[in-house]
Amino acid sequence: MSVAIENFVKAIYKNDKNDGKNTKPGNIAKKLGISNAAATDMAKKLAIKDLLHYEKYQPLQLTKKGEKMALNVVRKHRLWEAFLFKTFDMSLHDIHREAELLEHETSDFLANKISDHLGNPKFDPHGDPIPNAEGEITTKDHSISLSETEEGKSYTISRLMSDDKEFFEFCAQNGLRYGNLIEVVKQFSTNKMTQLKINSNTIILNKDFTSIIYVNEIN
Amino acid sequence: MSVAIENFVKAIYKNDKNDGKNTKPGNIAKKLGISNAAATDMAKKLAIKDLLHYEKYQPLQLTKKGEKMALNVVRKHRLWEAFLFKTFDMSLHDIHREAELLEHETSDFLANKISDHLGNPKFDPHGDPIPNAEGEITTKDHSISLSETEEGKSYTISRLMSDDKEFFEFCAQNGLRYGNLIEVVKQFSTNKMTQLKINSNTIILNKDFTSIIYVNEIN
DNA sequence: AAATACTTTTAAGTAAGCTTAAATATTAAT
DNA sequence: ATTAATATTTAAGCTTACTTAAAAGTATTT
Repeated sequence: MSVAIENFVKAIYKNDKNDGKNTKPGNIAKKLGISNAAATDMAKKLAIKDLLHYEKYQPLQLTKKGEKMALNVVRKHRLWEAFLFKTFDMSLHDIHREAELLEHETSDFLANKISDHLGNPKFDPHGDPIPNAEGEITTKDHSISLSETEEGKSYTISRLMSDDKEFFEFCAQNGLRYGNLIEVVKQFSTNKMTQLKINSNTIILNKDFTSIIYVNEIN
Repeated sequence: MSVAIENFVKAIYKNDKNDGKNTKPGNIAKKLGISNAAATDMAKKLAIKDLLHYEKYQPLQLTKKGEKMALNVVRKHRLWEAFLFKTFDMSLHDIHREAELLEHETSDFLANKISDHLGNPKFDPHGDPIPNAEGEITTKDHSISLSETEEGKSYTISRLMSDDKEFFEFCAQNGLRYGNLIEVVKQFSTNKMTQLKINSNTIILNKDFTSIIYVNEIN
């Protein structure tokens, strides 16, 4: 299957995990940087290949086969991220950019080699789960966004949900890294801001950031 | 530039290093598995992009720009081979197959990271020289083929010039590996065969193999 | 040197993956 | 419930990278 097709099913898969039933051609088109017409066109073609269900004006839905393909691409993406992060100490933004290209040219054989070499990790450096070779995500995520945390409690960072370079740079500079410990000092309910302590430094984040940083409470 | 273009200039570059002036469209077409017509077509297009000189019925010749592109792709290919060989202990055949895909989706940034990580090696596991970041090959190769070696002398293996899986499997099984030591016992002039000793084992190779295995004499 | 074989080139056509513009349907707003 | 705004679809067209078939040129053989 082509790069265009892999990216298309991947975009649908990712959209489904977030916006739920808003998976219409226009949405996917925007994410892929193509025209709405091109997305509709592609959707029809992929329906013929049994990768998704297509009905005029209805949300796009991946078939089992389509979801499997998406998960296979996601697996390769996240394995590359984990590998590049560990091996070359590259930034979160850089690993994403490189993985975006490499994911389409990686055989299952090589993907398994990478996974083995890393000890079959369950999460990538963003905290995103890595599907196994069968295209399954077996880990359960109970993490909550920073905006939902409670004052006085401590958490570990479990996920940095973004593609944005500036966000990643900010995270790197402030110790906001997968696995790191933080303490929530104060929730500013009117301004939707969160004050937290990390490595004895205090930072205040607004909703833009607290809604894409996920954490697990420490018991 | 597209994968098709990168492979085209790479094929010309490689052909020039071997068959000299036999770099006609038909030749390149055969190596790439496309029709002669497609190769002629592509040659014309690449001439417009100043990647090669094209004159009807004449051999194809890369421009400086075209050669630079070819060397950049070759660099990435050989860096990947060296990296995969070392990191995952993959076979010579496997690393070639994977590198063939990855070479086109590797940024200069990542290529440099890989090179640094390996200590900027000058040769890949086949013994092929790795161009530097500027697209230059500074190493000089004085090696000779096994068929040209002399009885009683010892050599180290410097190059395994092939893309063939079975050849590589044979090499792996018999210790014919880049850098390894061998002793030439006898040259069978009528049968064009070579008898050699490696790790105290004796093997006899015919011309098919001795002409693609290159060695350096030990002084 | 002519005839034959082989290559290269031209021409016409195809599939993938896009584009823009217009038509049609859906959704949101009054 | 209309109207207005927005999204989707259709239609026509483009580029890239191929294909096959025929025409034109080059190389080889006798």
